[in-house]
Amino acid sequence: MEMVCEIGTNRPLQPSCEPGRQHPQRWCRIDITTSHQSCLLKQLDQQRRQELFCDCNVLVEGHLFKAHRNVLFGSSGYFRMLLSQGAKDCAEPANASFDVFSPDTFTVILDFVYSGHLELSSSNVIEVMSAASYLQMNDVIAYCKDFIKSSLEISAKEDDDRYLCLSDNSMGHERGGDVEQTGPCSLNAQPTIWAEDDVQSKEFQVELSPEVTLLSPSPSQQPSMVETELEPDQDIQHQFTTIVPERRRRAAPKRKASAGRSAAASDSSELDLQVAASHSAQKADELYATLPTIVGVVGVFSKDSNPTMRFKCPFCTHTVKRKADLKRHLRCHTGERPYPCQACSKRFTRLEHLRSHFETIHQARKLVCRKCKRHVTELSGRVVCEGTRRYRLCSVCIQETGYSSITLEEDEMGQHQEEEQQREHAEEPGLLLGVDEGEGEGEGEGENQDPGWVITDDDDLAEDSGADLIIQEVDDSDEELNGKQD
DNA sequence: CTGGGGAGGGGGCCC
DNA sequence: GGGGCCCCCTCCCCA
Repeated sequence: MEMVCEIGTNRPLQPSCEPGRQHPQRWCRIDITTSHQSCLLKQLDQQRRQELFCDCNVLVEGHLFKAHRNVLFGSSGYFRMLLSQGAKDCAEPANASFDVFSPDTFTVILDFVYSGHLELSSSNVIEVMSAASYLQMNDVIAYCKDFIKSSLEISAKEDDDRYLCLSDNSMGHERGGDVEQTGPCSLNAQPTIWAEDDVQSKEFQVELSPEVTLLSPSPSQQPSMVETELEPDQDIQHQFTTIVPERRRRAAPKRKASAGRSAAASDSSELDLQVAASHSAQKADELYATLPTIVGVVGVFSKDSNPTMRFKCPFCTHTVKRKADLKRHLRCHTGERPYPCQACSKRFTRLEHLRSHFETIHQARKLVCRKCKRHVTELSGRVVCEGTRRYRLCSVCIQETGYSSITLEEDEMGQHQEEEQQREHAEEPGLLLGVDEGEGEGEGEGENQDPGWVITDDDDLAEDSGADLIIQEVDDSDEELNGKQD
């Protein structure tokens, strides 16, 4: 915004010197955007507080807020959409009602809209961010992310003596009252630490110039990628370059993570597979842009001053003791499934789940007859193949139900060789979980040829992380031959 | 419609 | 920090 001013001053011209009149020698353009917008905003804020010219009523959980629709329109995508619908009817005050966030939260947001000051604290940042997400206020979301990022920088500097040590090992002697930070601080300042029990929350205050934040939430202001928010090392970044926003019916953490449902609810498994296969950081950026934010760190000090570090999930209220557990937990929000089963293309969030799945579904490890549920031994039962699935049946059930027509594994020999092979590979870096014999239908294998899946860790082949899993195809023709000879 | 079992998924915690 | 185990819960399928 530019304004015509008198040379050498920031004073606007007097009415006698209107811009429309021609005074070519005495005019130039001076940018006083900041001061002008600041004054304007202050005026609007005063009007709001005095309920002057307010033409928009916002009801939040029974608490009435009055505001100016122009300001709300310019600040929030939600209001932009809402007010656009009734734009022609400006005579009547616009009304909006919210029950998804608290009046206190909306107060913070409204104060920000009218002042450019966003008052964040450990106790409200998640709510504010959630509300901002609802109201489509990208700038607020971005600053909430910055706030959380700053808190994370604390943990990133755990090992640095210059900073607080928040780990369980070191907090006892490192933490002290002298490091507490009082009063507002900028996001660039030394990150503060907050405790939830006996230590009063320290508040951040993000000061923003109104011309930047109020009316022009440009995309460039948003963090391009929040990979550093989660963890300073590239490991986490790597993890989030592989975000799979999968929301299968089972993936949604229905019990505890209601806040995370909206994070990636709109994604399909088709997209999941494509993204999982891609190493493109750009795609990860795009995916990540749709996620609310990443992670929070909460230092909790018990009453007996015994420090207990808790890591708080930004998507829900869940807290965990270890960052690794939080990393694991976040997968239920991001939908990341770095462990694919190549036998059936199903993906899992954890290696152990993949292993369990593989052993149960594709290896028939359980020595239980699937039909009669009785315990079967290698002698009293056989493994039955049904597609990529395998399960055991006792000899009686096989005869009774005609399963003899279904492929039976030459199990005794195969099992023996399998155990042999596992022993051989027990000392190898790769994790060999099992080799199947017999027939199968996996991954384009021939009808009479079993893929022989082997679950391994393989950094070269892993898509998403160093711990990623693949199931390699192995040549078990010899084993098959042996089995058939039996 | 209901109950049981299987499979999958998540949390806590130990190594 | 990662791997792994155990436990619990939820969902789905099936009788």
